[in-house]
Amino acid sequence: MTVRVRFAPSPTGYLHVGNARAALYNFLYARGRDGVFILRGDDTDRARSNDEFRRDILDGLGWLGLDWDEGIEHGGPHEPYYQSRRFDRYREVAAALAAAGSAYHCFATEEQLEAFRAEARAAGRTPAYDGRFRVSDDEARRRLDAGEAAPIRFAVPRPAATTFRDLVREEVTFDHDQVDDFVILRSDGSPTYHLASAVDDVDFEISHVVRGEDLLSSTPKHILIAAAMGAGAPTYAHLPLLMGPDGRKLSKRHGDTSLRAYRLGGYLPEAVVNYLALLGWSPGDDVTIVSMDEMISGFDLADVNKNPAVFDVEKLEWMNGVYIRSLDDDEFVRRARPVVEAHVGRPLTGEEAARLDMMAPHLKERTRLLAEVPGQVGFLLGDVDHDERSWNSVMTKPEAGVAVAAANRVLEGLESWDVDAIEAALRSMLEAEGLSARKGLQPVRVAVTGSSVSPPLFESLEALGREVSLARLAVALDRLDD
RNA sequence: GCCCCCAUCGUCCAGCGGUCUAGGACUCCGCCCUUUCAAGGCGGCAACAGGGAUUCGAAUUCCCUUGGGGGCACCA
Repeated sequence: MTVRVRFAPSPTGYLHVGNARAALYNFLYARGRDGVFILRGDDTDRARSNDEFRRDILDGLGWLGLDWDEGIEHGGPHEPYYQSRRFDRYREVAAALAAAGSAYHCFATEEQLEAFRAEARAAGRTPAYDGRFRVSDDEARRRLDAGEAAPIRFAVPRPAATTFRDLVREEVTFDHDQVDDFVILRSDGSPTYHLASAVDDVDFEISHVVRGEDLLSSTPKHILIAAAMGAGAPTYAHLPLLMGPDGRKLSKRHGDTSLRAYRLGGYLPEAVVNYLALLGWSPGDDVTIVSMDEMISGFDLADVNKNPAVFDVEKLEWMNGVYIRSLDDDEFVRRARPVVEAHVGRPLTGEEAARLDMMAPHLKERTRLLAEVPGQVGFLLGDVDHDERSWNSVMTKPEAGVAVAAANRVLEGLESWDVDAIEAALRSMLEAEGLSARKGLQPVRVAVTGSSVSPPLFESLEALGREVSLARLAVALDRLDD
């Protein structure tokens, strides 16, 4: 049997990192087994779904590199892949189930249902509606013909139970007195999630349903529907949920939960994929950095952890730094330059771009997020602003003036402006003035970069060029005189 | 309240009856390197939730307790 998995997000919000991980696991499972990865739009909730969210999901998956074989925007044998366009099919199934006796029109009032649930709860039972207010088929027919609107509920067999084998949770059983006669078609003729999802899984020939644990207790409903349709249910795998640092379900109050926040925040998709993959799964050894290919060949749903994982941004950031450092210089620039340009609000000049190129190896070494780059390269663009804290802590020292003046003198006389020459000149300056590297070079750093914290000084001077460098030393000297 | 699931360092994982005085990674703390900041190297702090049972032997199996998570809609 060929593996056919689906990622079926509801476009009722930005793509959540937890859903992104579910998408990744689906993808890995399919790719490692010669399977088909399908993207479906579970947008039965038309009021809350919108195109901005649909776009965000597509953008997010594309960014992560999780390309799908079939579904939204790619087409396939089961088009359309948006549930909002398959309502007729769901109505057809609902009608067929009703005709076959697997479902029925429900005329219970809201009050009756509420009273029943309150009573059940008070009696220590799960408040699952058991169909006790179901009317005879004749009466139902009559009331329907009279124009009364009624939802269709699934007639859950009872007493009975549903047992299924979950790839990550092993065998799970739900007694049917925990499962209510759930609505499959609302009185307005729209399908509920359970109906649409189960029908699509059958129609699209889904072999494995890989989704969040929040759907675990709804699984009997889906299995029941599939069976009533005369089909076999897919194999299920319920993934543990993602938690915030406080152990509560990951939500906005923990910071960014949308993938887009990371996409826009200077993270590399490779790092995010790697990090997400390891939240609930590991290749087995003590490895942390894993390539997509390694994940694909090593991933198995049976190896997924059962317990919820805390999303730790600190580790993601560290990992992002690892991936940034592993980029080659050109690639680093290719990704960082747009971030810098967006920050300054204009394209870089040729000269500035050249400086960025030259500094790339030193920049990527100290970058965890691309968003940090603009701050690191500010001194390479336009004029320097002296950071006041840096100035006060470094330039007020007695040796500062001496060092800057001496550096200015020695650099002025340099024949060729390259790192080696610059370093040699400054080192001899230090010796001549009897200054330690720390004491003698920090003032120069502040003068040239505006800050006591910057990329390596010699390289920075080289990238900046002779004229700009000397001009900055002169400016600092002036300010020192005041 | 009822049902389901889960339980190893603060966090993410390894461990799947003996090789565990429990390993790796993040974080944190030292030291080294060093022109700042990083990166890197070395070292350190830190866990099998508790109690029974099975077994010659349990982090690994079973039961109970406790704790955490999820679900219980004409939401998805």
